Amino acid sequence: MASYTTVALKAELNERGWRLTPQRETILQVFQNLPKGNHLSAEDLYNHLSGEGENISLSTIYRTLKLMARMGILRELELAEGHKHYELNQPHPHHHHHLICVRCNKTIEFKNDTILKTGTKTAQKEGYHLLDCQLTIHAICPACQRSLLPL
Amino acid sequence: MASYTTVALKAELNERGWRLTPQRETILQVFQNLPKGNHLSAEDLYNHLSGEGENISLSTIYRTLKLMARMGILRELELAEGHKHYELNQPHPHHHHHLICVRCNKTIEFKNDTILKTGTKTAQKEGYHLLDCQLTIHAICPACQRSLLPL
DNA sequence: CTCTTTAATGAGAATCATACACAATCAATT
DNA sequence: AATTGATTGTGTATGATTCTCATTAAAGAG
Repeated sequence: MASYTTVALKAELNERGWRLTPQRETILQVFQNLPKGNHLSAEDLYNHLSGEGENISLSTIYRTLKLMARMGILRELELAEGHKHYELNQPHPHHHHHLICVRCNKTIEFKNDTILKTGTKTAQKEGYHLLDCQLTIHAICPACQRSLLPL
Repeated sequence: MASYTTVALKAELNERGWRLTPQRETILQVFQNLPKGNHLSAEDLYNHLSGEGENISLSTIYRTLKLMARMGILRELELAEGHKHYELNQPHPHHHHHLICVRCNKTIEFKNDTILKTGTKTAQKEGYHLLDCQLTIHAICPACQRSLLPL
C-alpha cells in the first residue's frame, strides 16, 4: 500500500541536511492511509490528527504540507473552496485529474494517460524537473445548470 | 481583436436579470487589450485602472473577476504566487497551459490541442457545462535545480 | 421620457488561510 | 555523550478576499 516509505522519506530529507521528525512521519502516514479519492486541507489534517490524540501544531502542518508538495510527495490541489487540498502524488496507474463544478464545488476525478505523458514531455523539453501535473476542468454540473440560482 | 463584445456581455447579463455597468465594461476591455501572455491579479487590475484615472473599487474588482470567471469569460489561474491571476478565456488557437517553477515562480505557457479536446470530452461525458480547462505543471526550473537553496 | 424596482457600487470592517518570529526542543552527526 | 542547527509550538502578523450597508443607477414598464 505504502509505495513511499518512511525510510525513503528519511533518506531524501537527510540528503539535503534535513531531518525526519515524528510529525513528518505521522503526516505522511495519514496520507498513505487515506481512502482513494480523499484529499485534506491543512485544517482537515489538523482536525483529523487532533481526533486521534496526535497534537501537531497548525504551523507545522502548513510547513510540512508545503515541504512535501515541493518534494513531489504530495500534490497541491486547488479545488474551488478557497483553500488548498493535498493528496499523495501517485504515479501512473493512480494518477488522475479533476472536473470541478464552480457553483456547488462537486468534484469528479478522472484518469487520462495522455495528459501525464504530455506533462512529462513538456517539462523535459524545457529542462524542468517534473513534480506534478494536473488537468483542472472548471465547469457547471448538471444539477447547477438546472437550478436558476445566482452565479 | 475583441472576440467577445460589450453587446454580447450585456445580452448575457440581462438574460439573467443582471446589468451591464461601466465598471464591468471597462474591466472587460482591459483584458481584451492586454498583450498576449499577460495576466492580472485583482491588485494588478486595480493599480492599472487607477493609473488610467479609472477609479473602480477593489470590492467591485473582486466581484467582477469572480463573476466573469463563472460566466466563462475569464480564466482563473493559480500561479504559485499566493493570489489568483486572470486572463481572457480564449478558444482553440489561443488556448494554452502553464508550466510553473514552484521555487522561483517562473512560468512558461505552452499549447496542446489534445488537452482541450480531452477536457471537452470529459465534461460532456459527465453532463457538465465546460467553462475552462487548464493543465498545470508544477516543476523545478533548470536554474533552481542548480541552486542549492532550501526548499 | 419618467417612474419603479432592485442589482451594483464604494468604503470600510471582518474573515479566513497562511506565514512569521523566536525561544525551546531534539534529530543527526561527531 | 556532546554538538549543531533544523524543527517545533505558541502567539502574532500578514495579505487576499469577502461581507455589510447605505447610496447609486441600470433595465424594464408605462
